[in-house]
Amino acid sequence: MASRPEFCITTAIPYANGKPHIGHAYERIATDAIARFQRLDGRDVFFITGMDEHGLKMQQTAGKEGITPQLLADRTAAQFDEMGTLLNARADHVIRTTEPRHYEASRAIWEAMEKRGDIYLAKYSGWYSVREEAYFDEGEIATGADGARLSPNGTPVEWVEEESYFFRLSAYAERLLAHYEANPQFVTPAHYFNEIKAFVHRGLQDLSISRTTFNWGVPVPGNDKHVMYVWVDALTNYITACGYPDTTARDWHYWPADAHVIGKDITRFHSIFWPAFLMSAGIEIPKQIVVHGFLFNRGEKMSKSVGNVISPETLASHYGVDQLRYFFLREVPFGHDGNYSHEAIVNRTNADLANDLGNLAQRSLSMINKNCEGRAPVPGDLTAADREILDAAYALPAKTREAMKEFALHQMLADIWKVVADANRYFAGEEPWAKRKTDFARMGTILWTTAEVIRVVAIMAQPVIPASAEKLLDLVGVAADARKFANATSASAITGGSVLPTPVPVFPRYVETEQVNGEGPKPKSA
RNA sequence: GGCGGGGUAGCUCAGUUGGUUAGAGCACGGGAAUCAUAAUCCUGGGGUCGGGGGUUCGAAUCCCUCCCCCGCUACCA
Repeated sequence: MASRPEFCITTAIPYANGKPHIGHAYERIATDAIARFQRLDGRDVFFITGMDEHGLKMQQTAGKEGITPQLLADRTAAQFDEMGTLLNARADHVIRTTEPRHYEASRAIWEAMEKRGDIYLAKYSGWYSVREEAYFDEGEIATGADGARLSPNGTPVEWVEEESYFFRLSAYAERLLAHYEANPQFVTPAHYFNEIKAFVHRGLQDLSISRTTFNWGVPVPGNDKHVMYVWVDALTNYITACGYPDTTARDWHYWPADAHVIGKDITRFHSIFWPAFLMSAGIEIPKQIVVHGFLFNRGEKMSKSVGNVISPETLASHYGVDQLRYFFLREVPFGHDGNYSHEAIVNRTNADLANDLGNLAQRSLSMINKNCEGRAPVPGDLTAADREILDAAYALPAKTREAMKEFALHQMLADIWKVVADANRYFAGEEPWAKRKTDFARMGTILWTTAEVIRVVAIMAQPVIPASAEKLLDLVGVAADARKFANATSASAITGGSVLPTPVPVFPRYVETEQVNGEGPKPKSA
């Protein structure tokens, strides 16, 4: 059915009880960049995101605001939708867990697990802290001075027994380990995979997968007193999006997903619970769990009490969408935690985008515009220097594919910008402005070579800075249908004599506005 | 406590079959050029490679020990 290789990628689905923050923006941008990369590389890409809208917290947050959980979910979903548009990172498909089709999918996977014999009804019991809304193990409980039982955080706990459905997770430890063994890249980076393996090696207990203390969730089939544990419901979104349980659905062929992009805090849910559920239900397991780190504001977690909360919209509007995308993906080694600050963003985007790439384009295209009647020069014989820089550019598709195998977006950008830096050295070394007077034809060859390098670089940079790359490609006269990675070769090179538009700067420099204390306007605390 | 990761230039980091004067980018100093978004190019300074001990002709790289930081150690998501 599919004529092209497929690539299905997802973000985690944000919990809908709060508006988007930097972490959500980062994950969406990174996933979008990967999706765009694969699409430009010729794959049939299905990019899924969604919203996790059930659970106690939703019910509580809505209650505090005096609205229904559904209304809260609708409001938050709209905010995330706007974020996707703003960041130029819209997904192909958005799945919300309150949709009827998702109820159907959740019931179906539950029934499949039940049919397998992996779900049973029992009592969940333990020491429960009402204040912390959490259970604690016997070993964690301390006895206070008055003999009262206390949680590790000092809050009173009481013995609670609750009827609950359990998933026979304990039966899956060995199958999971076998799967890890057979798929050494299942969780990446390896650091997180090791922790998961260690966790499973210690043995798995059965998992409580229903709740009776609230009702904002998917009812358990055949027992309305229970709603499904929010993770059963949430993880299932990925297959709902592909049409489950209808395996003849239009998009079912995209499953299993090639990559679930997630934050490091939810690695366990995606690497242990989710594969176990799928094994039980007889559904294929996603190929890779791709874990990213957290972003910190000057090393500190963003929080209201610290007063360093900044919205993605603020950053995007202040520095530019592509600038923000570039900064996040270039500055933070993917899979690691990272930091952002006003200085770091300005430094990075000015240096790489405005100075290196933007200025290279402007200086070369301006010369073409002024000296070649606005037409791409016809190159003469290429010198060794010309060939060297061109070959470096033409090597980028293969090189960046290697980086993308490891989801090393930062490495991909480093590879591309190495060519940009070399192109600046090439340009300065060849001095086309001097050749203009001594060897006009040679000047044309230098300018053509530089424009050709810019063409290839712009094609390769599209996943990260889509809007800006599009402008650059317009400036070097590339047709809309010639912007795939397959076009990043000499076969699609700029045709000498073709008309080019008047160049305009693509990346504005960020200039600090002078103030008494030397600090310009900037997003609060950035 | 257990398991794992890490401490290398002002900043972010690269650097393991041990080997010539320890590297990159950014930041900083000097110079060149003037096509260009005061952008670019060249060049320089700067590091007891966490502390100590050991193996070796030779260690950031191997061994021992000590100090410090971080992650995981299940049902809030």
